[in-house]
Amino acid sequence: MVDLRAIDRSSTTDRVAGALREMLFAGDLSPGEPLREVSLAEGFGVARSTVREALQVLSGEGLVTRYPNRGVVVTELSEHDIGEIFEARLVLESAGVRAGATGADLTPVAAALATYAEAAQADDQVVATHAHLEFHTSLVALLGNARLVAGADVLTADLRLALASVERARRNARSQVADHRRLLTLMRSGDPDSALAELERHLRAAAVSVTERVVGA
Amino acid sequence: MVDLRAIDRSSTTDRVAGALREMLFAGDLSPGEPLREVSLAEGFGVARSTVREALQVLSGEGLVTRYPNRGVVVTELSEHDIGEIFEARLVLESAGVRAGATGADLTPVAAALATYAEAAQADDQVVATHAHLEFHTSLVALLGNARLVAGADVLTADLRLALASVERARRNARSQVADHRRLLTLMRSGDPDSALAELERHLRAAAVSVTERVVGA
DNA sequence: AGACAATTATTGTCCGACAACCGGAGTGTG
DNA sequence: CACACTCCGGTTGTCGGACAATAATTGTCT
Repeated sequence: MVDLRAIDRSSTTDRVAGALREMLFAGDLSPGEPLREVSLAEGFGVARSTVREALQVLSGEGLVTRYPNRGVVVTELSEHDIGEIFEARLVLESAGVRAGATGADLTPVAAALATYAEAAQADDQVVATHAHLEFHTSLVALLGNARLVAGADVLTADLRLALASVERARRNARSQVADHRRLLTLMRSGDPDSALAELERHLRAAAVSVTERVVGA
Repeated sequence: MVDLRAIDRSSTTDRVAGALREMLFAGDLSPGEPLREVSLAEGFGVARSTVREALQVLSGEGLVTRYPNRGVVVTELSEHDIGEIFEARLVLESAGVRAGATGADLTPVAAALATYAEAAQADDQVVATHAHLEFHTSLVALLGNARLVAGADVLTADLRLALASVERARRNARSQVADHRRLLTLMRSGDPDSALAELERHLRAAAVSVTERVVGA
């Protein structure tokens, strides 16, 4: 018996948006690069209107920016933007950590960390990056609020966009994992203030690290 | 000299989306009501593709929900959704209040409150509601983070949607204003914990009030 | 009544068209 | 040479129409 849910029920627009999203995350398209409707339509073999709809959803996600009458370009993030993203993440994740340090079930966080550690050990960059982001998202998820998680996902996506344009390898994956493990331990020990301080320290360090790499690119 | 920025540079799509948004906030369209592309196109005198684009932006804002192959309906908020919205606002506004109680410039907050009080005194519901929402947004704005403000705006819009379907009049506008004034005073006094407690109390009360009215509608 | 077929309404996607608009290349003028 | 103006090609914004795919509804048969 075939799993009927497995058949592709997505719309063409969704698939085009998905393909573009992958290209953006993979760094195939550099920030500032214009996305021409006709060439994309020809490239994907779809109608221009379909491409327009796909671009609209991506612009809703902030991955591309629409300039009226001039088209759509891959969103360029300034140093200021990156600072904002990390500050916003700090707000959301702090709330999550507070929940985590005061009773919420930490299983998903631990699971993400385990995957992260494993991938870092095996030097699998793709999986490691994914698990790393998943770890942070799972912090927000501790609040059990789908809207906040959605907001965090948008921030994460924007960040991935910035990272895609620079070198991806993290030299210090080990120490990174240790950082996250420390945070989880503090949450488990039920010490909110220490856990929050650790989160803030970690995010600030990450912010400067990302900023350096972006401006240096 | 004419203000050149005053000339209308908006696209047809923007205007259609704006018109629909107004209708949604005004309660002209009830939650669950389907929005047919052809009738809207005829009604506005625009092409169907233009209506589709407008609906896409609204669905990005969460005001309408798209069901594949079945169209778009005005988003219906469950009791659970309303709880989530208020919880999410609590997270964002708490961060703002914390900033406000520790140094940020409270002028915009005070300005919104003044407008609110004035409108409540004059029994101007429309202005009062707007100023009230502005007050809460200005709390988030204390963080100086455009992304968080944008997130708060989306939450506010969703809430307006829920409120549009029920009676809008607030019988106790005076005590509402007093509530907000108290919060501002606490922030000014530089007492974060008390201010945060007051915010939480206020939002929780508002949540049950809104929930009651929505489920009772 | 319930399973099944036929009908209809609506969306999803495509195509082609054209005006409006933008940026740049060329042109003229002081 | 600097500046303003005009023209032009490429692109977007919007339109109208078309048709297949899908879902909802109605009608039919057992």
